[in-house]
Amino acid sequence: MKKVSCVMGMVKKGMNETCYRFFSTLANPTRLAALENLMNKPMNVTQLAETLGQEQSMISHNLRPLVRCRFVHVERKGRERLYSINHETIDPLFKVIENHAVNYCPTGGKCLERMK
Amino acid sequence: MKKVSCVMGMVKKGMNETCYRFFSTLANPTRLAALENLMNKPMNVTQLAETLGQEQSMISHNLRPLVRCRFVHVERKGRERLYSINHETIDPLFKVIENHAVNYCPTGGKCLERMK
DNA sequence: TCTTCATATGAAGAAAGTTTCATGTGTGAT
DNA sequence: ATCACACATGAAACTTTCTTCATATGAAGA
Repeated sequence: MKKVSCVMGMVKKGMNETCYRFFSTLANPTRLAALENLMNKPMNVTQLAETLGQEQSMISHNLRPLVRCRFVHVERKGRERLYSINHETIDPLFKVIENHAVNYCPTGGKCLERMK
Repeated sequence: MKKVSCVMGMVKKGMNETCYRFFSTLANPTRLAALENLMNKPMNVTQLAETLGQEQSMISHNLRPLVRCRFVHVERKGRERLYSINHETIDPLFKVIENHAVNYCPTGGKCLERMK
């Protein structure tokens, strides 16, 4: 992440780097789909890969940043690993996003295509 | 955005594309710094460029997705444009993120570097 | 109209992130 | 100890996104 100088506002120092990591972790269709599926129930890598129709190694690679940011928890069960959503963060997060979409993007994420 | 198949969970249909656009708009240090500075007060492009120590055209380019997603509002004032934060969304959004950081990333965004 | 100021835009090169493929690691079962 | 299963990891190829530079647009003033 390239540093950009700034006057500190309400956000604590160091917060921008954290935000950058968080948002870039979420800015990926595979990881969003994984999160969405984990909402239903905890799953292991193989199950997720099957559900999403993706290679196991791809799922593994993509789960890593989600775990690193603690958006999902992981628990070992014998030789598999059970991944589950961190509802404490993810639920309110998606609530904010959904609320924003309802208020500002009535056409479904299309928003303003051009500035006038 | 490449589509990834998924079983629909709590998130409405079409929500993943919206989320992807939102999060990728936020996943950029320049745009995060711009948001942070706009928290203090509305600014025009030139002021933002000066504050952030970046080229005008870069700021312009980066403001565009923020406006498109409606994270910032823009208002014409003669020949300049005044950009301001959409506090209704941004405030609760950063509150969620900050709360998560406090609970799960005590060392300041470092989180888990490796899985064990 | 001509000039200047403020900002937007297009395109090309640079950088960052993603996917794939091959392989490594660890656990449980025989 | 050996095998198979579940998963992680590394590196290269590929794709997407960013930044820069040059230029265009549009409003205000002389």
